[in-house]
Order: sequence, then C-alpha cells, then structure tokens
Amino acid sequence: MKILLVEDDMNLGFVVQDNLKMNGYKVHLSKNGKSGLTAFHGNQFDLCILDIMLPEQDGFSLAKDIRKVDQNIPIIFLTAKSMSEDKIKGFLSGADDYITKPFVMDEFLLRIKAILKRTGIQSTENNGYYIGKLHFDTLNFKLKNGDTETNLTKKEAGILKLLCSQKGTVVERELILKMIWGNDSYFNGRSLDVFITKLRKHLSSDNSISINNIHGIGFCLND
Amino acid sequence: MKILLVEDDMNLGFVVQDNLKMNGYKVHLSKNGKSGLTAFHGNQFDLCILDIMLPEQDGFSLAKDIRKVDQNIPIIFLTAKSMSEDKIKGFLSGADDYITKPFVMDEFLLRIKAILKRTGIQSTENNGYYIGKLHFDTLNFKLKNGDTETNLTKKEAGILKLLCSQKGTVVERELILKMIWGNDSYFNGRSLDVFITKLRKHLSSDNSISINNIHGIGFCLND
DNA sequence: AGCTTTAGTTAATAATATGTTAAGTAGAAG
DNA sequence: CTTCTACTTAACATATTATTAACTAAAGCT
Repeated sequence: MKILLVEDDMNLGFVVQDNLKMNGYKVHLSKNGKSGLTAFHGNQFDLCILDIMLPEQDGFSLAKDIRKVDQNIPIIFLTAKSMSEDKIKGFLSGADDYITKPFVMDEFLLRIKAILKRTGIQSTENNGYYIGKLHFDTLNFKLKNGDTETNLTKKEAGILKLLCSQKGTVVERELILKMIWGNDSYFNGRSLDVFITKLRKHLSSDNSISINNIHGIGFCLND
Repeated sequence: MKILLVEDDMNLGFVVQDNLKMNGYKVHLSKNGKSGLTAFHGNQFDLCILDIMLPEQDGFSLAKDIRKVDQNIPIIFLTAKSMSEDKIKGFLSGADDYITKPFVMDEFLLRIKAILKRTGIQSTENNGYYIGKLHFDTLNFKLKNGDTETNLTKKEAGILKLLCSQKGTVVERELILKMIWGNDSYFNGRSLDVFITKLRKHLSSDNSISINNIHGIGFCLND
C-alpha cells in the first residue's frame, strides 16, 4: 500500500510519514508539486495526500496533473483551518477527501483506511496495458511478449504509460516533458527523443505497433 | 459556457474575445468596470476574466463587487508583468487564477479549461469540425475524408481552426496574422497566402468546399 | 486603358524538429 | 575503488516546415 505525500512543511511531513510507516504504509514524501509529480511517475501509488498550500504549484493544480494520468487514484487534501468548506468541496471529485490542519493522527489514519476501502471496491486498478500482442505491466515496468520479458527503466515506463493512456491520439511533447521531467528545456527535449528511440526498439518485436511523430506537436502510439 | 471579459485595451480585448469564441465559449466584452458589472447583473456567466488595470475601477475592486453577488464564480485576472507576485496572490481567493500580459493564448485557454474543470463546470470541448464531407480533427491535427487522412502542420491547423470557427463569415487577414503569428504590427510577409494555398489543396478533395478571398479584407471558408 | 495594390502559386532557401548512435556522468551496487 | 546502470549530452544525419523571392493574375481606382 503505497502513498505519495506532498507537504512543504518538512516538520509536519516527517511526522506524518513516520506515522503512516508505523501503520504499514509505504510513503514517499515530496516537498513540492514538481518533485511530487516526478515521484508519481516513477512509482505506482495507491493514494495521494497533497497539501493545498504549496510553494509554486498548489495542491489542486497538482491533483489535476495527476488526474491526467490516473483518473481513479484517491486524493486527500490537507487544508488550513481558515479555508471555507464550500470552497474545498468544490474541488473534490468523488474519490477525494480532505482533512483540516491541525489534525489528530488517529483520525487521519481512519480516513485513509476508509477511503482506501471505498475505492478498493470500485477501483479498476490499471496495472497494465495491451499494446498489439505485447503486454505492458506498469507495476513492474515489464514488457511481455508471450514468454519473453523485457525490463523497462523508470523513465521508459513513465513515457510509455503516458502514451498508452492516450493510445491513438497525440500526446504533446510539452506534456511529456512536464510530466516526466517536470520542466521543458531544449536538452530535455533531446533526451525525450532518445527515449522514444529506445521505446521503439522495445516495441519492435511486434511490428504492428508504432510510435508516430507528429512534427512540431508530439507523439502518438498506435497498434 | 459564458465568459465575462473586462478589458479596456480594445485591441487586446477583441483578440482574446475571438480566440475564446473560436474555442466554443460565448464572450461578453466590457471595457470598464461599470459596464462589466452591469453586464454581470444582466447575464449568467460561468467565468470572469478581469484586467487589473482598468480606468476608474480596478479589477480587484470589480471582483469584490462581483463576489458580493456570486461567491463561487471563478475569476481570472490579467496582470501586467511589472506587478509583484506577492501583491497579486494577496488578492486571490481559492477559486481564482491570474495570467501575466503578454501571454500565449494557448496557455490562457489551458488555464480556462483547468479552472472550469476544477470548479466542476464542464466545458463543451470542441474537438473537431465538419467541413463538407471532410472532418477536421483539431485534437490530432488531421483532416479525414472517409478512410484517408492528411496530417496538417501546427500553423495549417491553426489557420483552418480559425476559419472553421467562423465558417461562412469573413475572417480578417489582420486577425489571422495576430492569432497565428502573434504579430499585431505590420507584417510584410506573404506567408499567410502561401498557407491559404496549401489549405485549399488539402481541402480540394471535396470540391464543394472553398476558401474565398474578400479583397482587402480577409478570407471566408464555405461548404 | 494604365497604374497600383492585393492575391495565387511555385520553387528555392532558411529555420526547426526529429532519429540515431555513441560518448560522458553521476549515483548505486558490489 | 571499481563496475554497472540509468540517464544526459553531444554530434551528426535526415526530415519536415516556414519564409522569402519571383512571377503571374486579379481587383480597384483615376
């Protein structure tokens, strides 16, 4: 049971992290939206806990970016007491909850348990994709073709996941750069091309699969 | 999806208005706070876009007046680059966002989409147009005629989108140049004409479609 | 008609974007 | 300290797209 925790106040962050660990959860702690998003792509989380007040990118906006990739992952927001309930509820989707700071840890743990139970029933966990006759195991970063397996690296898997989630339509370069690298500069851009080459090689065992470039826009996975 | 736009610079105002219309929003443009507020009372808007620097009443003050009537309507502020981030953030409530002038229209549209999604109002996204018996997929930059597809470039697609959004009426040269090239000063190049030629070729598979020139004014897409 | 401006088209040139391989780097693992 | 691994950067080859120039055609004006 893996949790992504994004909290800029490191003091609070460590306390929560320790508490969660003590209760059997694996926790990744990020201190801003950017590293949070990167972590999200490198791992398979079951739940996100996001502080709303973050430097640079606020929690709601981070949630939005996360939802681009995973529509179903539950998100719990941490809010300051001053924030009105109405306002918060406006941002919540069905899978979400929020808790007001300061909070009692026991209550927090109950909510986590509740929300995981709630979503555990309906969650159509997306642990993989079928691409042509290959199977992409997003959980273990593996590409399977019948009985042969290939291991993908974090970034390879991250990019492929993005492409899979939009199979058949264009995924813009900018989006990939933002999601996987957290920013967008010339050199990242070249790095992305290198990864595309690698992915093409990995996918070449089924030649009905292709990653097509749309010049000046982005890439599109087809099978 | 109705937007109230308050902007005293009419030049900018019209460009933004056209862009928004092109993307499926209904837009009311006011050039000062007073008429903006009047418009707000006479209509039901889903989003307000307010310039901060307005004659007489500034955007923040206008926002306050609007909030007296509707606490939840999202507001996006247009700010000059010179304004400090701190100062702006002081005025923002949770439902608000701001964007610095000059801005790229695409970014602006993304923000609007984001804020509308956040607030639960779903936008009627326009992913394509029918032109004669062709279909223009604006998401994937493709022109489809039955089973044959043509890829358009970014600029081709941009121009065609503009023409489609105003199908049957004239789109002024000036407007196209401003929207696609971002150049609202004098433009010597003949690039636009070259692109019109290219688009005509792309559309020639259905000869009921035509891009007509209105001498000295602009172009008009018909089918 | 004769002149001037605007538009249509094509081809050459310039500017950008992408594909690929290989060398460089930094951190983890041994 | 070495080795391995994932990733980044550099370098070069290609491909695609955009702009410009040149010429032709049409429209508007006196």
